Amino acid sequence: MLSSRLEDYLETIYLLSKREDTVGVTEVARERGVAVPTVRSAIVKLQEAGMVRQQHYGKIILTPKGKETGASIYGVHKILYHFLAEILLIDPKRAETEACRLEHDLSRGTLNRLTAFLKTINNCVDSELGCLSKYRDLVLK
Amino acid sequence: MLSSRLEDYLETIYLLSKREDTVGVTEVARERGVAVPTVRSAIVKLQEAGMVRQQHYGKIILTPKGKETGASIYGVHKILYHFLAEILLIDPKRAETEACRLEHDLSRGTLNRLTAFLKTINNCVDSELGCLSKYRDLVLK
DNA sequence: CGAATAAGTAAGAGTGACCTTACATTACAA
DNA sequence: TTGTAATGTAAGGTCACTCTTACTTATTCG
Repeated sequence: MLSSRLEDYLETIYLLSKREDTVGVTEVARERGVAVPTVRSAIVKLQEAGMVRQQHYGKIILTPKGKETGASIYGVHKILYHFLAEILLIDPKRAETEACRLEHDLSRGTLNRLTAFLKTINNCVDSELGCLSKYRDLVLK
Repeated sequence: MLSSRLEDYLETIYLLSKREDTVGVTEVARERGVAVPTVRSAIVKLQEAGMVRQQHYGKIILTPKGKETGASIYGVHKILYHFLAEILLIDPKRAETEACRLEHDLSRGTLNRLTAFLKTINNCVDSELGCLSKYRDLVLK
C-alpha cells in the first residue's frame, strides 16, 4: 500500500509522462515544490513497489502497474476537482490544491457514491428549474 | 497552527469533556486507539499551543481557546458527516471515519460553500419532486 | 573534443507521530 | 494506613518525509 506522499509522486509522474516522453527527478521535484533528494527516495520506494523503473542516472519510466495506479489516482482527483470547481464553484486554483489533499482520504465506496451523486446533480444544473439554481445565485452573487 | 493529529486529539478531548467532567490521558488514548505516551506528547504540544492545561499527574482541562478551537473542528466534522451519511447515504460508521480524515483537508472557504450547498440540497431532498430522488433510488436499490 | 552546466545520487541530520519498557504518583479499599 | 491497581511520565527506539551539503555522471556547446 502506497502512502499519500507516494501516491502524490506517482500521480505527478503519471501526468508528466503524459505530456513529455521522459521524466526526470528534477522535473518531479519542481512540480511538487520539493528538494530533489526527497523525490529521489520516493522513487526508490516506488521502484520497490513495482510502480516505476529507473536506471542509474536515467529517466523515470512507469511500469504498467504504475501507469494503471497513477491513472486511478488521477481519476479520483478529477472527480473531486469537478465537485469542488463545478458544483461548489470554488476558485479553480484552490479547487486544484484541495482536490490534491482530499484525494487520499476518500474510500473507493465513497468515491462511487460521489460519482453517482454528481451525475444526478449535473442534470439538476442543466435544467433551469433545477434545485441548484438557488445555490448558484447565492454563490455567484 | 495545529497539525492534523493535534486537531484530532483536541477534538477528542473536546468531545470527552462534554460528556464527562474530567478527562485523562488514558481515556483519550483509548478513544483514539493509541498508546498512552503518544497522547502524552500530544498534550505537551497542545499545552504549548495554549489549548489545554494540565498539572503534573493531573487531569486535562481545555482553555477557552482550546474549547473554541475544538468546537470549530467538531463543527467541520459534523458538516462532513452530514454530507457523507445523509446526502451520499454512506454507512454511518464509514461516514464517521471518513469525516475524521477529510476534516483536516478542507479550507474554511470550501466548508462555507459546502454548507450553503447542503442547505440547498436539503430542500431538494424534502420535496418529493427533487432532483435527488433519482440518486436515492439508485443507491437504495 | 573537453570544459562548463545540468541532472542525479549519497550521506547525514531534523521533525512528527508512533511504539515499548520501565518508573513515579495517585486513589482506593482491605 | 498502607499496599495494590490504575493512571501518568520518562527514556529511548522506529519509520516516513523532509532538508542541506557534497559528490558523481550526463549533456551540451565553443
